[in-house]
Amino acid sequence: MRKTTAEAQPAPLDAPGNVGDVRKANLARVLAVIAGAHSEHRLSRADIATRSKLTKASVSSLVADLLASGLVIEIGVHRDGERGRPSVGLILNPARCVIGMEINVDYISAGLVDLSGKLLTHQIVPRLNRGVNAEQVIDALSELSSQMQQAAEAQDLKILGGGLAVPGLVDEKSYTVLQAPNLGWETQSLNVRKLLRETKSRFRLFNEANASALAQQQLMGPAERDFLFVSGEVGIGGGLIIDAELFAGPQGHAGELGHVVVQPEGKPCSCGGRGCLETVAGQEAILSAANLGVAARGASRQQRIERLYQALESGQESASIAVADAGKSLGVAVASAMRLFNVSTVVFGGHFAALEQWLLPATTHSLTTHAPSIASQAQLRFSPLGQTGALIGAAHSVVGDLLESPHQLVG
Amino acid sequence: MRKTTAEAQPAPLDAPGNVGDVRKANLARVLAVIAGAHSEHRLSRADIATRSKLTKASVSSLVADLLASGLVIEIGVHRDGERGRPSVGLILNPARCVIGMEINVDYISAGLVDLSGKLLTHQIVPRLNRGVNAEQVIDALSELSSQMQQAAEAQDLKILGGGLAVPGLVDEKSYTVLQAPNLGWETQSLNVRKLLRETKSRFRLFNEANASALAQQQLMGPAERDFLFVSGEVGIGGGLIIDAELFAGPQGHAGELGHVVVQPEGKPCSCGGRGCLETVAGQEAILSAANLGVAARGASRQQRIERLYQALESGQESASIAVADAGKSLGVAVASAMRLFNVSTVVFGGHFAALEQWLLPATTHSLTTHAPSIASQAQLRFSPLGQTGALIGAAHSVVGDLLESPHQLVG
DNA sequence: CCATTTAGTTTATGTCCTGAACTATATGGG
DNA sequence: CCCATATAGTTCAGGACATAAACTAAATGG
Repeated sequence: MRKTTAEAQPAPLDAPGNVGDVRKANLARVLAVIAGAHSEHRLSRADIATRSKLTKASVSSLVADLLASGLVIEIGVHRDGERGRPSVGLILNPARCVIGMEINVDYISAGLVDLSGKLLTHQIVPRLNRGVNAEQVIDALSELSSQMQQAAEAQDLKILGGGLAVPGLVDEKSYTVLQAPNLGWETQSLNVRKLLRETKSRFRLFNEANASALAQQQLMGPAERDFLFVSGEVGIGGGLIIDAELFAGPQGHAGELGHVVVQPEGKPCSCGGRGCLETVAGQEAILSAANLGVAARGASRQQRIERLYQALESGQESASIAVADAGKSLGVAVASAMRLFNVSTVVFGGHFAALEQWLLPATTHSLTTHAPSIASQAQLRFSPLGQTGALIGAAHSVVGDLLESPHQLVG
Repeated sequence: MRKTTAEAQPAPLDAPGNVGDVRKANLARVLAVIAGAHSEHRLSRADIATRSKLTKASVSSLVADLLASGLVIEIGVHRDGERGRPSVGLILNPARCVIGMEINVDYISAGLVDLSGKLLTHQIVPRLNRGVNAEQVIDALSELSSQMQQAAEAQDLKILGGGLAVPGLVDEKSYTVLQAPNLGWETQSLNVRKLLRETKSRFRLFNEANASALAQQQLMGPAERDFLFVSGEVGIGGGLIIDAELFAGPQGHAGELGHVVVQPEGKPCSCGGRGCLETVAGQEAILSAANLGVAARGASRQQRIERLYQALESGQESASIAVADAGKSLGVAVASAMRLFNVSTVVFGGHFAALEQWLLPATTHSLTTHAPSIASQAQLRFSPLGQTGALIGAAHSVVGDLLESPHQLVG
C-alpha cells in the first residue's frame, strides 16, 4: 500500500511524528557517516550518499545544514589524476570541542576533547578532596575549567558542552551526587553552572566507572559492543556497555561491582552489608591485608600503594597473597556479573590494571572454578586508560550526544 | 530554521529515513493509544487525536489504515444525552489473537491470547519431556497447537502469530535451544514451522523465565517499569524488565540467577562450577536437603514436592531448614543482582511462590544482612502466575510486536 | 578541442502532517 | 418545527521532505 524503506519507531507519547523527524534522523545519519570515516579520509557528498544510502540531492541539502551548524567544514580536495569533477572533502569541524572533567579522591582534572574524540589538552591537579565540602571542590574545578576555556579561546576552539565524572552514584537530571563514600559526600547537589560559561551548551554528570567504560569503548572501537568495565579505584565501580551503549539501569547505578557479595559470611563492609567484593579487593582491603609493615602506618595512600608494588616486585608473600585473594574474589564477582549481564568481555581498569600480573592468574582460576562455561569464552582484559580515562569518556559521551542530535545546532 | 516537534531517532544504517517512517511511527502511536485505553472505554477519533497529539485529520487517515489492517474495528456509539455528533468507538479487534505455547519439564501447553492480552482459551497437557527427543516434543506440541488453531477457526478468530517458551537458553533468530539441561537438550534446532499453519505470521522463541517476566509485567501494569522476575522451576531462571522492556543481554541470557555464586567454597553444580544458587535453592537441592525420608525415594518429583509441602505444614524441622537455607542464599544472589542491575523490585515465581511463607523471612533477613541499603527500599513480591504464565507472556510479547509495527499488516 | 567521467545542483513528483474550513449529526430552547 | 449550539469527523490547500532524473560544473585524456 505504501512504499517504505525503513523501520518505524514508536514515537514518544509526548511528541507525535512529523516529517521534520525524518530530517533530524537523516542529519544524524549523515553526521554519523562523516564521523565514522577514518580521520584522514575526507568524504565527499557523493561518498556520503553511497554510504548513507540517501540520494545525492538529499545529502547535499543535509550537508548544507550541517555546515551551517558548524559541526562540519569543507576542505577542498583535488583528486590526484582521477577524471571527473573534483570532490569537496567534508570533515568534523576541528575547531569544536567539549570539556571533560573529573573529580576524584586525590585529584581534579579537566581537558578538551574534539569531535573526533581526541584529547587536545588536559591538566591534572593533585588535590585531596576527601571530606572536603562539595562547594569548595567545585570552585577549584571551576578555576581549572576556566583555564581550559581560556586555552580554547586562544586557539579559536569553540566549546559545545561539558561532562563531569565523579566517583559515586549520580542523578544526572538534577546534577546531584547521591553517594560518594570515598569523597565523604552524600546527596550533594552540584552547582555545575560554575563550570561552563556557555549556559546554553549541554552538560552531563557521570559516574566515574561509567565514564571510564565509555572511554574504553572508544579505545576498543565499535566492534566491541558488549563489555563490563571494572574500575578499581579506592572503591570498586563498574560500567556496562551493552549493544554499544552505556547500560546505566533505572537509576543509573547498574554494573556497580563493589558490593556484590562474594563471601556470605565475610567481613562487614562500609555499605552496611558483609562479604562485599570491596572488603577483599578494594584498595584499602588489599593494602591492609598486604601487611606492609610498621613503616607504612600513617603514610599516605599513594605512598602505601608504592610500597605495595615494591613488596610485590620483591616477592613479599603477604602482598602477593593479598592480591591473589583479591583476584579470587574478583573472579567470583565477575562470574556472577558475566552470568547476569550475559557479557563475555570484562576490562579491568584503575589500580587493577597495574596489578595485572599478580591479579590475573587468581582471577582466571577463580572464574574457571566457579563458571567454567563462561571462563572458556571469557575475555579478561586490562585497560591502558590512565587518569584521563574518565574525563575523556565523559567528554566523548557528550560529543556523541551532540552528533546524535545535530538539529539542535542547526536552527 | 525548521519547525519540528519530536525527537529524532538515528536511523539504522541499512535504511535511511523517509517520510514513510513518520507514518509507521504514527500508526503505532495511534494503535498504542487505542490499546492503552481501558478496555470498556471505546475511544473516538477525536479522543485519539487529543491523546496522541496528532490532528484529527491525521488520525482519521491513520485509523483508516488500521481498520484496513484488521487490527482495529469500529463500534457505533451514541453518547447518552450529550450534544453534538455522536462518536464512533474504536477498539482492538477482538477477533485477532496470538497463540502462546510452552514446553516445560513435565507438561506442554498452548493457549490463545487476544490483542488486549487476555487469555481466551488454553490447554495444559501433562507430559514428561525430560530426555525426550526435541522432535517428538515438537510433534506433540504441534498436535496441541492444531487443536487450538481449530478452536480459533471455529470462533472466527484469526491467529496473527505465535510465541513459544522453553526452559533453557535460546537463540531466537535461528529458533534454536542452545541449552536446556532440565530437558536434557543441547543445541536443538526447533522446527517451529510445524506449530503454525500461517507461515507468514510471526513466531518468536522465548526463554521460560523471560516469558514469565513479560506476563508478570502485564499483570503489574505499566507503572512497574523495572523489576527482576526469578523463576523457581526445576532450575532457577531470571527475566529482567528494564524501562518497561525485556532486557535480554547480548545473547539473550541476561538475568539468569541460577548460577550466581553464593558460596565460593560450596558444592559442585551441574554447570561445572561450584556454589551456584541452584546447588542450594534449586528444586532438587531443596528436596534432597529437606530429608523427606525413605518413603520419598523413588517417588516422582511432583510427589516429592507434595511431601515437602506436607513436611513444611507439619513443621518438620529438616524441611523448614532446607527452605530457609535456600531463602538465605536467594537473598545473597538477589542482593548482588539488585545491585548490578540497579532494580529495587524482585518478583519470585514458580515454586518459590508456593514456598513464600517459609522462604520470605530468610530471604529478607539475608538481604538485610548483605545489603541493608538495598533491603530498605526493596520490594520482594511473589507471583500469582501459575502454569500459564510463560505462554501468556510469550504470546503477549508477540502481540506487543504486532502492535508496534502495524504497517506490516496495512499493505 | 571534445568525449568521458565524476561531483554536485535543480526540478518535478509523491507522501505526509497541519490547520482551517466544511460537513454530519446530535441536543435543547423557543 | 426550526434554529442555535456543540461535538465528530472529512476535505482541501500548503509546506517539509526524500526521490529520481535531468542538468550543470569541473576535471582528465586522447
